[in-house]
Amino acid sequence: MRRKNERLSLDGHSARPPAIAVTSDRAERALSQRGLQFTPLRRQILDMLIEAGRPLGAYDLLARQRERAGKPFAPTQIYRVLDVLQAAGLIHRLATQGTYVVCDHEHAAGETPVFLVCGACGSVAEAASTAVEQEVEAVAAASGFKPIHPVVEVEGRCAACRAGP
Amino acid sequence: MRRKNERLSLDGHSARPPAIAVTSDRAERALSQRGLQFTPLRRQILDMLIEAGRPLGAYDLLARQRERAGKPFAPTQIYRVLDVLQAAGLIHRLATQGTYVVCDHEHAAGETPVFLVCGACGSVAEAASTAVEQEVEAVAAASGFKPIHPVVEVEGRCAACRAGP
DNA sequence: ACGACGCACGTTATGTTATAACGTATCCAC
DNA sequence: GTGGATACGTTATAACATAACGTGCGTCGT
Repeated sequence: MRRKNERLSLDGHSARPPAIAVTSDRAERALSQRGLQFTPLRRQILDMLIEAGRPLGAYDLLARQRERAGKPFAPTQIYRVLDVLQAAGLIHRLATQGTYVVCDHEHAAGETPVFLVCGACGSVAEAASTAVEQEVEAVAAASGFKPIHPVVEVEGRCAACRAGP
Repeated sequence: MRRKNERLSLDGHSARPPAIAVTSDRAERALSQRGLQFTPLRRQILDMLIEAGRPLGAYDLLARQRERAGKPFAPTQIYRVLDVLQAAGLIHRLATQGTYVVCDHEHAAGETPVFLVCGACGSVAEAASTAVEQEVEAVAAASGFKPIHPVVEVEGRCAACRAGP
């Protein structure tokens, strides 16, 4: 069990300009590959997450969508969209926070997403690591467990918050 | 960044006999070290988690405690106890499920707990890995992030569920 | 003695996150 | 034209979590 390489692609989801790595094209492709459509509603929710540039809660999205559309929406509708986007690999759910964030990686197989959550400023950076994947696999193998969906979220302090108060 | 060793201690939290590695003594010590007490209520909640042998939700514990005591309890009370037990390292919260489970390890520093959650039967096994800790540290270091509390939870299939249907 | 403090617990109310269950419309294959 | 899959709408409820304030009790310093 040696690591072969270590790809680290970091992108902040802090107050920075929304680096829209999730393009409409990518979403379109990710969905149609599964026989699903990139409908207006799905586009709107995804856009909100992209524009926010940080994780949002389902009810936050719900409120924004209500404003935006000027008509009522039910939580169910939002959750359905989130489920679809997540299944298509376009967004991730942050389990420790109950929020959702765009995925700006094309995750290769064999890479586990690692979320670095700053407890001070709330920013979230996403990385992808083959080494973490491999070590988790090793731990699981030791008990005959087959990993399907690893979740790695790290609470801590981001570089910016460690520098200044 | 080489791994030094790999300690894997696995224990199932499935339907098996409750291997009570969290003794009253350990709880007593863990709490009094922090100037806290192992009160009857705290003992009862911890016992429930030990006896269950699997993760329970706060409201599940609440219902059990109401039955057990024959009097009303408020969610607040349960959450307070859970907070204390968690701070003392006696239980863990599973973020992906919103449940709580006894910790049967004495976690050494430098070890990250890894939870193996079977999506079929719901059992949860806990392991501790220095290698995972180190790789997470490496990923964080690459962006100047200081890890404080890593969360690693893996959804998958346990050995038993992979064998039989 | 007594006041200040910290811990533990009680109570009421509310906030937040998520799902169940059922109905309607559309498209497309057969 | 019926059956299946996808998408969306609606109502209701479940599950998880915290805020805010009050009570009792022991301990410590003066």
